[in-house]
Amino acid sequence: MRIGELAARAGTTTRTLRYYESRGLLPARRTGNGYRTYDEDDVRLLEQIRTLQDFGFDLEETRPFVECLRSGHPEGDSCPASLAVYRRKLTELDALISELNAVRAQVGAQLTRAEAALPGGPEPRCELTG
Amino acid sequence: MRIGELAARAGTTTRTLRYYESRGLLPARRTGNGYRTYDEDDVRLLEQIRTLQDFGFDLEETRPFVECLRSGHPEGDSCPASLAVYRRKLTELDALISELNAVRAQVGAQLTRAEAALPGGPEPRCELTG
DNA sequence: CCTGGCCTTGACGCCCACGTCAAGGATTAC
DNA sequence: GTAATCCTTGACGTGGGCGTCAAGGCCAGG
Repeated sequence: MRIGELAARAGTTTRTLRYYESRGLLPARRTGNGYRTYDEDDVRLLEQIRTLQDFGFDLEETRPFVECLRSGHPEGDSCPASLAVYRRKLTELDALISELNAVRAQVGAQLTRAEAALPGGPEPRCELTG
Repeated sequence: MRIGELAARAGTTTRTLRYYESRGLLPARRTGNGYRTYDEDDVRLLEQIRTLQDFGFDLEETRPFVECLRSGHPEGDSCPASLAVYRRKLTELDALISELNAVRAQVGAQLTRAEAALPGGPEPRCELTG
């Protein structure tokens, strides 16, 4: 299939596929007239990349998965290098999540404090007025 | 004080202060020779901006806080517009955090599944081998 | 033959909060 | 006088993953 069809099947754009190719992630064969040609394996590679991208992985982080698939493994994460990326990502996610939770707590506390100091007077959140 | 001293006191750079000025957030008076001049009020404005930036607020989102301070309020969040930003931010944070938690769960599940399928054989996480 | 729809490469734009460099003016210390 | 250290404006660079032209080639239908 050609680039437009692959893009449509993956729900992305031709620009994205050319970008992946420029990064060496998704090289394409060429027909006589210079058009890019892809097969079903490429669909799987692209799906793998897109899935990880949706998870927030950097493009570079998808490379081990792609190479794993290309080397014949049934799944992109059937290789140690892919698992290493998973683990690193989990660590990053945990750090980010806890940081965001801390920020959330701070902002929430600030809001509560500021609301209590408003000219409209503190508005009680529950019925502890008695 | 001049721009270098203010930057140092806020733990930031002169470039940052000029950037804030270009955005209309932190305008500066000028001395005869064209140097920017700041006072203690500007220190407070800058601290407010920096605090919110550290929380991950966009520069534009700090504007209500700055204007609140500049209009004479003791705190940047003593104004309704600031509270609205707080609330919006909390909503954003909650959405982001829950999204990240979902991703974390997915990645964790993928890791567990992939580990169990490795050629090295599934490595039990706890002692349920008996 | 012509139109329309696919494809090609190349290159600039975007976002955001600055970093960094360049060329030069002002002030202070010695 | 001159060196060091501040300051000024202007303008380009950064990162990531593309979007969006622009100019043109290839091919099918009518």
